[in-house]
Amino acid sequence: MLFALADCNSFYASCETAFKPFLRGRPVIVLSNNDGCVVARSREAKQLGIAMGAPFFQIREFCRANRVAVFSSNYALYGDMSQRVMQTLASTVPEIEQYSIDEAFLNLTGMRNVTTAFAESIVDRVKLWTGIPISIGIAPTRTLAKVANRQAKMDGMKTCLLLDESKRIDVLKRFPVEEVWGVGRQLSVKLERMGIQSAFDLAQQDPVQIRKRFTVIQEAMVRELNGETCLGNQQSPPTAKSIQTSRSFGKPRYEFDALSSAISTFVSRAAEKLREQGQVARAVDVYIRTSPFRPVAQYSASTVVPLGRPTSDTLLLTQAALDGLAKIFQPNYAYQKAGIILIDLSSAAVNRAQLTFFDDPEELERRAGLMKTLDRLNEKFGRSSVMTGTQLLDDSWKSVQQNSSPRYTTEWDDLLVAK
DNA sequence: TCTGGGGTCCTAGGACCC
DNA sequence: TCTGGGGTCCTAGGACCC
Repeated sequence: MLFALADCNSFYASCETAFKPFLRGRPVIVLSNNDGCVVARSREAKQLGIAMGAPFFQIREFCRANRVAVFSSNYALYGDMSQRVMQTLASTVPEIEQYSIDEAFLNLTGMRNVTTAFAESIVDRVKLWTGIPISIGIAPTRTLAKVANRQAKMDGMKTCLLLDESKRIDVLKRFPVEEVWGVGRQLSVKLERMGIQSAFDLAQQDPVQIRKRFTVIQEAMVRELNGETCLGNQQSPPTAKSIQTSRSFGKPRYEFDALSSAISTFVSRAAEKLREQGQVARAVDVYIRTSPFRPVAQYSASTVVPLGRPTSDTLLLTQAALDGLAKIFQPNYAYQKAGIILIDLSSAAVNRAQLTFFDDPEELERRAGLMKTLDRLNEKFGRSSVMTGTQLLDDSWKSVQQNSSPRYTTEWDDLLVAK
């Protein structure tokens, strides 16, 4: 087997600079929702020492002093740019597996002439067609392709190929174990306690022993580092197993109405996605919590509300979620975040075919028609043109973004103007 | 007084990823 | 004043059954 991992460099920050050439060479960062913390940094911002996940309020002054360009996140732009990058990658090889918004594995198995020049030609094409810089790592397993990709970035190179044994060993010996795909904070502490410091140390372990001590995931990791393919296709499944919508609030909220409004809004959005996928949910998980960062009385709770029959009906899902909220809500807490997860998803078509004695087919048909109309109106006139009444109860939970860039590629009004 | 063994299913929580 | 959001997978442990 042979895989390439193509990974965009500082993706969100690169999307911003693609449309603002004057920012090239300057530090650029992108903030999370609510302008809460740093989620993307250009190379220059990393060199300044700005950490991933740093709370923005702690570095605001530092950014001003160092002329860091700061952006709120603009997912309409990033999602669209991602599609362009993926389409370009797909034009270079027969099979790609999109793994995340900014990464894809290219299956090179059986291809001849896999050389540095070939890899660089892909990097150059993506840069030319989309303006986004990427790096490519190539190796016999996906885990090693990840290593190669990271190595390319650390060396400041466009590409890194791990095709022969001596190169593999050489790179793994210099590669810190905590950088390996699948090794997080907890695991790296345990591994280091066992004297495992480099990726090479990990690769030297007996997979069976590793499985006993940890799990099958870590066993696969060891095998993959040795060139044995264990991980299957990493294509994000076309239909999700759960759909989640959650937000931190702009400011803490105490009122039941504000939480109701937030929960209703989240259900509406998630139900839209559910219908897009042609799925129905059998239950909805509702949760609320206070901020763990604040010195206030802490409370967090969640509950799973089963639906009578699986559905994608916004109104039924909203009612279920609000019932759940009523069950877990406690007064006098400073709630900071809420969310819902649609779970136990299955195909709507299959469910339609399985009516029970108590279902009224005409009523189900009528409600499905209502949802179709709702989706069409919102598509035509903009998201949330039509919404449920509870969404409007009290929208004081909504967050604020102060550094948004225009949606250059998805809104006519925001199109870039050349002079 | 003595109190098995094996299987399945479900859920909560942890860990990890980007 | 101010600390993101959306996923997946795995395990342990309890409930339940025979």
